[in-house]
Amino acid sequence: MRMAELSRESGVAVATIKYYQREGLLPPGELTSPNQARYDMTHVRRLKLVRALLDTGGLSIASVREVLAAIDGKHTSTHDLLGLALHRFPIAGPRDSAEGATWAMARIEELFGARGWELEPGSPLVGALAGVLCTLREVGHEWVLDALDNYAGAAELVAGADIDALARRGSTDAIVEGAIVGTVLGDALLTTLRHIAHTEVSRRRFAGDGQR
Amino acid sequence: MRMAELSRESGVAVATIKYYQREGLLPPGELTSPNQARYDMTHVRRLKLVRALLDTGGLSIASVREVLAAIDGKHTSTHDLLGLALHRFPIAGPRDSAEGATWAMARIEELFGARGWELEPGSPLVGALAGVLCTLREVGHEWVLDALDNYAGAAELVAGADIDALARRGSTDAIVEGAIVGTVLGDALLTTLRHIAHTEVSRRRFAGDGQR
DNA sequence: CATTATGGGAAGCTACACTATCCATAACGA
DNA sequence: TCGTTATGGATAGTGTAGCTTCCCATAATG
Repeated sequence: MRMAELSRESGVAVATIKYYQREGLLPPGELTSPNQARYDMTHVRRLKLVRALLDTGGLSIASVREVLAAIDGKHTSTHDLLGLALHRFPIAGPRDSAEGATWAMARIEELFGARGWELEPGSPLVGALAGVLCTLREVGHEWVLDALDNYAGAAELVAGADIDALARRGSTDAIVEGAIVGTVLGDALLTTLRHIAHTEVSRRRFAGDGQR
Repeated sequence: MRMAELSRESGVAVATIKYYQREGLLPPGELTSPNQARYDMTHVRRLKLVRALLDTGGLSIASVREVLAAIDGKHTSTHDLLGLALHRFPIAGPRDSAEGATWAMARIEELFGARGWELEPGSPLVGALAGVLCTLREVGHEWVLDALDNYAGAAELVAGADIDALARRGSTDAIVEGAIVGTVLGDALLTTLRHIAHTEVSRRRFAGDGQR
C-alpha cells in the first residue's frame, strides 16, 4: 500500500499524513528505495486512532504524541498502564486563592473518606478535581456539589465496568491501547450520554407541565 | 467600581476585559460620561463565569457567547432551558460511512429501549452519540460498548441528581444559569472523577499484584 | 518515454485568544 | 490649578495550533 491508498483507506489527506509523520504520530513506511515507501494496515489503524483522539477525544497533537508514545513504550503492570493513560489531560487547574484550595481539599477528603478512596494529595488528578471545585465555588454554584457523591458513585460505576471490560482483553498490547481509548473516548461517550439523560430526566420530570 | 478594580476583583487583565466586551461576553459598564464607565458585582460575576466556561469548561469564545445569550434571553419552561444548555457543544460527529451510521443507530435504539428513553432520531445529541459509537468501532474498540448500559446508567444517575439539585434553586434566573454551569462544569467534574475512579478501582483490583 | 505518483522538506495559511499601542478625555493628588 | 495617572474605545500586532501548498528529484506506470 502506498500513500494514495493509505489516504483513501484512512480518510486522511495526503498532506496531513505527511504532517503527522513529521510530528511523530505515524511511523514511517517501510522503504523500498531511498524515496519510496510501503504502508500496511497498522498504518491505517494508527491513523484512525489519531483522528479519533484528535476529533472525538479533543486532544492536541502534542497530547496524542505522548499518548502514542505510552502505547508504543514498554509496559509494566496493568495498574501503571491505567496511570499512564490518565496523566496527560489539560483539565484547567484552579486559579487558586489559597483558601479556596484548602476548602476544596477539605471537601475532597470528605468525599474520599465516604467512598473509601485512597487520597494521594500530590496527584495531578486530585489537583484537577480541586480546580473544578474551586471554579464551581468562584462562579457561585457550590450547590452542584450537593450531587458530588452521586457523581463519584457514577464515576465508580463506569470505572468498574471499564476495568472489567479491559481485563477481558487478551494481549497486553490490547490492554494498553484499550486503556487509552477507553479513557479518552469514554469521556466523550459519558458526557454525551449525560447530556441525553438530562433531556430525558427533565422531560420525564416536567412532562406536560409547560410552565415549569 | 472602574476598570482597574474590576480587573483586580476578577483576576482578568484589563486588555482581556476590553476584548471580552468587544466580543459581547461582558455588557458595557454604566456610562458616567462619554468616556468613563462604572462596573459592579454583576460584571465581576460574569467575568468569573466566562473564565470558568473557557478554562474549566473548555468552550470557545463563540460558544461562550451563545451560552451567555441563552442565559440572558427570555425563558419558557424549565425543560426547554435544559435543552438550550445542551445544544452548543462541539462533540465531533461521525465520519460516517452510511453503514456505520445504521449500525450505530441500531445500537442506540437497543440502548434506549432497555432504558425506556425516548428516541428523537433528529436530535444533535443522538447524532453526537452515534458519532462516538462509530469512532469506537472504527478504531476497533467496540468492546468498550460492553459497558454501554453502565455508562447510560451512570449518566442517568448524575442527570437525576443534577435535575434535583437544580429544581431546589429559587428563581428562574438561578435555574437557567445553574443549568448551563451544571452542564458545562459538570462534564469536567464527572470526567475528572472518572479518571480518579479508574486509578482507584484498578489499584483495588490489582492490589499487590505487580505483574498484572 | 511521456505521464503520474511519491517521499521529503520548507514556507504559507487560517482561526483563535489574546496583547500592545494610541489617543482624547477624565479623575486624582500635591 | 496643573501635572500625572487612569479610562474607554479603537486598531493593529503576537503567538500558537493544525493543517495546506508548493517544490523537487526520483520512481512507478501505461
